[in-house]
Amino acid sequence: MLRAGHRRIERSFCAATTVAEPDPPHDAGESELGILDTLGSVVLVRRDAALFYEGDSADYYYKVVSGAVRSCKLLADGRRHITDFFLAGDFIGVEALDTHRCTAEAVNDATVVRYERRIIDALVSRSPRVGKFLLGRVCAELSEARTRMLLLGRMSARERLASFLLRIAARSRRGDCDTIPLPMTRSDIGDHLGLTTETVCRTFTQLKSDGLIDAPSPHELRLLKHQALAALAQGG
Amino acid sequence: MLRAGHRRIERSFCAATTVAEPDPPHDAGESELGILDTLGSVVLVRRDAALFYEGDSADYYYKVVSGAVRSCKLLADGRRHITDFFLAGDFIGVEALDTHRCTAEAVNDATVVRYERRIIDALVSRSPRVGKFLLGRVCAELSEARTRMLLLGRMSARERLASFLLRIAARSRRGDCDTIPLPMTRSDIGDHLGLTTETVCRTFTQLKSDGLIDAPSPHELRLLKHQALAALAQGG
DNA sequence: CGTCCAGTTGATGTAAATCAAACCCAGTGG
DNA sequence: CCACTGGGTTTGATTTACATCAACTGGACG
Repeated sequence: MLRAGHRRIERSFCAATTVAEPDPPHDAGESELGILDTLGSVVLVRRDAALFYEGDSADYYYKVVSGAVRSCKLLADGRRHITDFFLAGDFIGVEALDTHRCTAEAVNDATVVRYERRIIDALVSRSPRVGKFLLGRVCAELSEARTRMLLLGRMSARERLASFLLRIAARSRRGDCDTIPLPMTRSDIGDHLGLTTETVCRTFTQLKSDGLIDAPSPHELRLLKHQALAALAQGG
Repeated sequence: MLRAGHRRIERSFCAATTVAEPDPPHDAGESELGILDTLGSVVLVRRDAALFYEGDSADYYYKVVSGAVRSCKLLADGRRHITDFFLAGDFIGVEALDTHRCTAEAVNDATVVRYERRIIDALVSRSPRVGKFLLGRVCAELSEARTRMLLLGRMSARERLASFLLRIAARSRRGDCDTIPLPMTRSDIGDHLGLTTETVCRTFTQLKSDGLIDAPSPHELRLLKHQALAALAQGG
């Protein structure tokens, strides 16, 4: 058969996670829920190490502090789809019922805060505020997921990449600098957008030569024509 | 450009919905929440009429009683993606925040129960049970959505159709008969699976001639080799 | 009986996949 | 300090699954 992603991908050793100090930093104000910040423990995850695997019982929620995490699903023959990337500030695993339905791996060396699920769930039972917050997160993710389904089902490679780059840029607002870090590999991007590494590459160079973006290095991005990119991402 | 779904799709008249008796039938036991059954009003929706449009403020939740409903998103140039089909018993719009992010239309003449959102939301604030039920629904939908993202991003037409048919069959368990009704058109299926009408058609005949399914009419389906279909759907 | 529309089948075109080969670092070790 | 290595990236040639274009079928309906 002729189809994407026939690389074979195996479980890497899970041992690369190590628990550090139990008292996390307070990034007050940003989170709806100051309480949460007192409940987690900081975990370091090395590049390509897993936070959890598909099928694992969902005992923890996570929040990214630094670095990037990808959540992905695999087919038996090795085809992979990355459902989403998580950057600093993003929550992971909130949507889990009893078991995780995706594997979560670090894109690069990352630090995350880990929350015991039973504690959070207990909190939810008492505080409708926390419950609403979680529900809101999940609803937002579902909405994103549907937008991405439209993308995967109906958009061209150009449109997909434009959409992706805009989303990443919007989410990794460093504010100061307009050069955006792009921690994931071309193959990660491909597996996220339903394309091959090669097609992602070609589309990058195409967007570059059309003057829509600039990429000083493979992991740095600069958006030059925001308007044109947005039009592409809308399917224009 | 050469891409899918360049049919032009316009807003049909919304007027085809009519409110009927305010007292809905009790299908007791099936729902976690007997209370809900006393709160909705039954609405009849004609084929292709909309329950709501993308962008409408989300004032109601819905549950399908009979018939089928599709929820879809449109691109400016008419490309369409059907995010999901809803059959008898399914809830619609539970994931909405303030506005609906998809349009919901009847696939065929359908009856749905309509719940006032503010009433349900008030209920959620008081009863954690109801809240958990809603959260569970949304999480399950998100999980489904991700599975479908894998499908759209990485699977062949054969695999997509096999997966779709199995899912529909599992959900429309009439129990008695093994011929499953398929209310949607080939074009609906195409827009759901990221394929064209023609490809859906060809894939149907292909699965038929391979003896995996039988289709006495375009809107009736019989699964012959469940195993083989499941293998396909798993990407085997 | 014509019109219409969903479905089907065939011929042809093309975007993106596959196959293949450089290239470009960042490490590593002699 | 430089050769060697290996993973990610890039570019080119070729193939292919599916889209597009086009024509025909058959049932529903006035």
